[in-house]
Amino acid sequence: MKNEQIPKAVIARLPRYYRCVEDLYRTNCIRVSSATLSNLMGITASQVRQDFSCFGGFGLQGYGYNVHYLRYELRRILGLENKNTAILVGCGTLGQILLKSFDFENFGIFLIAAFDTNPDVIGTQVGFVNIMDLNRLESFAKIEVPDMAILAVSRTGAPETARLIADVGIPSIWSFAGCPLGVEDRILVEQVSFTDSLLQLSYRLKMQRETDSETPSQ
Amino acid sequence: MKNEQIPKAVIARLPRYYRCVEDLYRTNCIRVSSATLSNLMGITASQVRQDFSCFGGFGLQGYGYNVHYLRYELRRILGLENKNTAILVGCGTLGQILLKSFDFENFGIFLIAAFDTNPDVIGTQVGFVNIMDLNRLESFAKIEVPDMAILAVSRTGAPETARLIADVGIPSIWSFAGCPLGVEDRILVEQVSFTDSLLQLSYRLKMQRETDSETPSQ
DNA sequence: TAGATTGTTAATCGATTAACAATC
DNA sequence: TAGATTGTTAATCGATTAACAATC
Repeated sequence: MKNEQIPKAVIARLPRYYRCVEDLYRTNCIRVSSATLSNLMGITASQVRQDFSCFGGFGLQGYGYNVHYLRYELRRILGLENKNTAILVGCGTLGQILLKSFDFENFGIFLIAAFDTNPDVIGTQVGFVNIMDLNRLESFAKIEVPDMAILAVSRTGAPETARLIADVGIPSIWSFAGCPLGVEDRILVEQVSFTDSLLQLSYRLKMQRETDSETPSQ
Repeated sequence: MKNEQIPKAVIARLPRYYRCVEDLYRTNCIRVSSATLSNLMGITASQVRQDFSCFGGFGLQGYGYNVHYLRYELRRILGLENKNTAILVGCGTLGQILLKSFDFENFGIFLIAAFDTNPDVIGTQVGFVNIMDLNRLESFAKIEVPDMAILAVSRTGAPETARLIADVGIPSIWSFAGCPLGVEDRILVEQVSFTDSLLQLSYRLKMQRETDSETPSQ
C-alpha cells in the first residue's frame, strides 16, 4: 500500500464505496468494473480507478475488480477489521436509540458501557449495557481504555463533557452535538450534524426556486 | 448579488458560518473581522473574504463585518427567511425524537403533519402533530403542498417511500435513511448518514494508530 | 490623516477528467 | 490472439492562499 497521504476527497468517498460494494457482495455479484461502480456512485470511472490506485490498486486489467477482494480491502482500509471498543455518553432519547438499535458490531465496534448524569436513568439497562454515573467514567476508562466515545449530550453540555472524555485518555469522539467541542486539536472528533445538513437543504431549496422563477417552465 | 454559480465548497461552509455568526450575535457582538471569524472557523481569513465576496461582500474596509447585518444576509442566503412547510414520514424512534425535540421553527420550517404505516402509532399525537396513515399522503399533499418531506423510515422501505414522496409532488427530502433513494434526479435529496460518519472516524482512528506506531512517542 | 481591513487579482495547490499504454 | 479494462500520466478544472490596492 502506498502511504503517500490519501487525499481528503478520496477519504470522504470511502464510506460510499464500501456501501456500494457491500450491496454487490450481498447480491452475490462476483466482479465489477470501474464503469459499473462509477454508475452506482454517480462519479466517473476514471475517478474510481484513480481513487483505488491511491491504495495500490485492487483490480486486474481486462477483468475489473473482484467484489469479495474489493470488499475485504475496503473493510481493512476503513478499519472495520480492527476491533474497537466504545462507550456512550448521554443517554437521552437519541442516546437510547443508539443503544437499542444501532448495529455497532457491523462496524467492528463493541459498546462496552454507557454513562449519564440523570439519576432516573442511572442503573437502568438499555439494549445490552447498564447506564452508569458519569462520575465513574474516569476510573472506568483507566481499566477498560475505550477507543471511542459516542457523545449524545445536549449542545450546552457538550464542550465540558468532551473535555472530560479527552482528559481520561479516550482518543476519539463521534459527536451528535453539532457544535465545536474544543478538543479537536487533542483528539479525533467526527460530527454528525443534523442542523448543518438541514441548512444545506434549505439553501438548495431556495436556490432551486429562484432558478425556476427565472426560467418558468411552460 | 452575483449570480455566477456559488462553488460547492462555499455552500458546504455556509451552515458553519451561520453557526459562528449566530453565536456572536447571541453574545451581543457588534462587529467581527475576517481574521476573527477565520479563527472561529479554523480556516484562513483570505478564504472568509473570498467566500463572502461570492455573494457580493457584506463588509466595510477598515471596519470588518457588522454582525447583525452579516447574520441577516446569511439567513437570507440559507433560505431561513423563507417559510417552508414540512411533513415527517416514518414515526419510529428517530421520527418521534424529531417530532418532540427538533427545533424546526428555528430554521423557518413548519411541521404540518406526520405519517406512518404502523396502526399502533396512527392516530396518536406526538409533539404538536397527529400521526396519519401513509395512504392518506397523496390526498393530503394535493391540498397542503408541503415543501419538504423528512424521511425517517428504515433503510429497506426508503426507496419505495421516497418514490411516493416524489410522485405526490414534494420537491425535497431530508433523509435519515443513509442510502441512495433513487429519486435524486427528480427532486432534491439531502442525507444525514450516521454510518458514513462513523466509517470516516473508524478510518481516521486506524490511520492515527498506524502513524503513531511508526513514530513512537518517547 | 493614519491605521485597519476589506474585496479582488494573481499564484499556488489539489482534485477531477481524459487518454492510452500495459496487460489480463 | 482479440477484446476488455486496469493503472498511470498528462491536461484540465476548481478551490485555496497570498498579496495588495482601494477605501472606510
